[in-house]
Amino acid sequence: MGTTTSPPPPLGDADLTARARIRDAAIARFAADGVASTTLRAVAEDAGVSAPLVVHHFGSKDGLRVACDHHVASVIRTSKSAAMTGSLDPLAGLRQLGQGPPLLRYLARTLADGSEHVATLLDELVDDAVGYLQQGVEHGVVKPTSAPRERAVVMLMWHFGALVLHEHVERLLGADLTASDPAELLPWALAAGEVLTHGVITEPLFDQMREAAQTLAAERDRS
Amino acid sequence: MGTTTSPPPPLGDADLTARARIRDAAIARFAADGVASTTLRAVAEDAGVSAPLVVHHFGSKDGLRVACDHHVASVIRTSKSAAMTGSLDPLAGLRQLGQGPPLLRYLARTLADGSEHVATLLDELVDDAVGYLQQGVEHGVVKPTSAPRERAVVMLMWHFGALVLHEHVERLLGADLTASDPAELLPWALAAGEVLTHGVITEPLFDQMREAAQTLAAERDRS
DNA sequence: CAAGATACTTAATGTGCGTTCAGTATGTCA
DNA sequence: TGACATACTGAACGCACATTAAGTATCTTG
Repeated sequence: MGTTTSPPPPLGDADLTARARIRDAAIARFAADGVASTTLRAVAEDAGVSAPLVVHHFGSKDGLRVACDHHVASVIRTSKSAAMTGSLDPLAGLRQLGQGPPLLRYLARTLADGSEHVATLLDELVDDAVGYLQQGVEHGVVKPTSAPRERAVVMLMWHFGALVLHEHVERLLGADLTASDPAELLPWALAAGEVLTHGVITEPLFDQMREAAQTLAAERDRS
Repeated sequence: MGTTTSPPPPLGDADLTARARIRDAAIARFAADGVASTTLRAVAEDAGVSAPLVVHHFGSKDGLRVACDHHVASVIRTSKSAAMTGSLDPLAGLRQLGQGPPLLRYLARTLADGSEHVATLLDELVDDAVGYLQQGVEHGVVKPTSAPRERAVVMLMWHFGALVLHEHVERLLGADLTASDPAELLPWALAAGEVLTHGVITEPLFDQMREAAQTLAAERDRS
């Protein structure tokens, strides 16, 4: 065999083909710099291919972006169903997939920039979170609530919102929310855990809030 | 008077000059589309001027961006000190400035994209939040904590993080976090308020978390 | 081995961008 | 009035970008 060029892996095979390398490189770049600031050339270079090959495989830059959305969503969908204990962290299962491209960072970035596919993925994650929290209630580790869905939304938004701002969390607290190593997010987990266990505000203030809300709603009905 | 062209406002005056119009238009565009996806031409058109005038006033696109950072930071710094009651919401005072350009949206977007000036502004806001929470503790509306700064960071990250994801909050909960009208964020405030009052997880789970943390720290020390 | 598809390259194309140029009106000040 | 600065414009420039064109290997299939 004239082995001047390295033989590519068997074609029908799962991954590591150039197409997959491009996709992974794009996910990393999109996650780090945002979609708009990422050039096709940079992605191509990271993947060790030429720029036109990217469009050959994905049609266009937007096609590449959609493919990334689909891939991230698919990986998360499959990995979340596995090994999901009754833990507090709805992302616990997702942190496992720290190897390879930074999926969580990509998800956070895309969530902030707005994407149809990732939005529906988020909707699914909300549904899942409702289920996990319900399980937690049954196991006695999560407190019951009168508005399970609203609570799930709030907690998921807090989680992902903090993930979007992970750079600031790292600067302010020295905890890396995107790390797969749980030790890296310890300072954050302890502080957040305390709030989520004991709360921050007292009953009277909350009552006051609800009263104000009712006044607001009453005013609204009169108009 | 030959009024073929509208007479410009007196020059030494405070605002509404073309420079200010450009700045406000840029803030709105940057907030909505992100900096990278915003063209100088679009900003100029919104402000009713030509594109070269933008660079005449601000030197470059990056200069414009820096000017926006400074302006937003300055407005927030001055408005936050006024009318800041012992309220729960550290952004309560900031919501007032809903008129004019969407400062909160800009802040959230820039926080996610990363900017030096806005990062230092955030650091200041953390310091402020520590103070406000301490005031709240003294007034009996906020529960005391052993780690005030960490708690303040967590709460501010949650707040701003959710603000970054306001689009999803609106879709999932029907509440607009960027609105100045408090009625618009009622569904969110009630759900978040309940969590912040009663917590979500039970003591045993939190104890379990802390134990795991200590184990982790012990392992770390041994290496 | 012919023949077609697939993976990939370099070179070229066209467009949209930030920015610069050259010029015009409208001050301001001696 | 003349001289100079400031605010502003339309036209043009140059560059970086996504995308296309054209061509070359390599694999697949009869």
